[in-house]
Amino acid sequence: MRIGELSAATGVEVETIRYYEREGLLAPPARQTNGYRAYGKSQLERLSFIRHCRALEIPLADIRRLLEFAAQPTAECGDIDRLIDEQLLKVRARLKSMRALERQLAELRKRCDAHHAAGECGILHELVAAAHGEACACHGDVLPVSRRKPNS
Amino acid sequence: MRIGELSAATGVEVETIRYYEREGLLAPPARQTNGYRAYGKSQLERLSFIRHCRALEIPLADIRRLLEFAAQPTAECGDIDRLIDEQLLKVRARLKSMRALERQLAELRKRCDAHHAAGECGILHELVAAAHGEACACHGDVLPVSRRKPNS
DNA sequence: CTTGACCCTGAACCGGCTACAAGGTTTTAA
DNA sequence: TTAAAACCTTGTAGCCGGTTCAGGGTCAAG
Repeated sequence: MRIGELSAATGVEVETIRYYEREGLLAPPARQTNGYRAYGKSQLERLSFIRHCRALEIPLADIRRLLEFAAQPTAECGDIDRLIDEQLLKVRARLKSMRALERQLAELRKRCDAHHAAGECGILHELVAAAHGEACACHGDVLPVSRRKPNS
Repeated sequence: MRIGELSAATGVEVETIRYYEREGLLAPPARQTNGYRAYGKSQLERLSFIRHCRALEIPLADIRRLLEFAAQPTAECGDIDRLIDEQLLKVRARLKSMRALERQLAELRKRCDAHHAAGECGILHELVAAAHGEACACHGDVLPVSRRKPNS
């Protein structure tokens, strides 16, 4: 199996496969006499595993750890458990902020519908106004204390 | 106003402010005799505007366009409208895939709870199994046609 | 007079690829 | 038969939106 076929079989781009090899996620494969990379079934499975993890947005560093675990099945399960848990927490936090984001943008979009006839754009108006206010719904109040007086 | 004060007032890190200047989002400010950057109110507003847009995850390139629009209020509103629309679509698409992701991870997490007593980890089991199957729920069937036969 | 907070420039680094340059090999179509 | 197209190789640089680091200068307080 050449790299292009492996790519077609897994849905991972050729350049990405070579990148994974450079990063040590895939072992350097055997070579054909012409220098082409030659892959077997086990490499395909390993790459599918990686692809699957990436679809879950697990970082490469964590995938490396999962692969190490998979290699030695005697080890404990707790670490894997925790890794997935953390990933889930990360995704949930991100989901929450994305939902707030969507509300904000939808709100902004409405402004333009409402204001459309006017020469001034409602959206721009709103963004500038938000920049003026001390605090706003989308990023809270921002008033940290500077530890030193101005020297003007 | 020095850079640190501007940073405190806007919640944007000092390094990021300098980065925005390099990228041309902020004009090079006046300097004090000692070479320190000296900012005024208008720069603060501009930076607040940028910060607000970034909170909406609008890319810097688009913010640049918004700033150009804001500078000449005679221009048409349609482009801004479209820009925000596209941003909203992007966010909604991302939101959708994040929700699928969350389901996947939660499912995976359950496997470990169920399997915990066994020496083999349910999560790893599942990930490996998914790598074996032709298709899976999380990234669909991946069977593009290679345009060339294997030469093995 | 030294400590520590603040400021400066320029460059390298982060993740996770992606693209390009400049070549070699193999298949396919005219 | 030969030329184009598709595939492979290596190495390097670029993408985004910053962050960090090295190696200094400035300024006020204790």
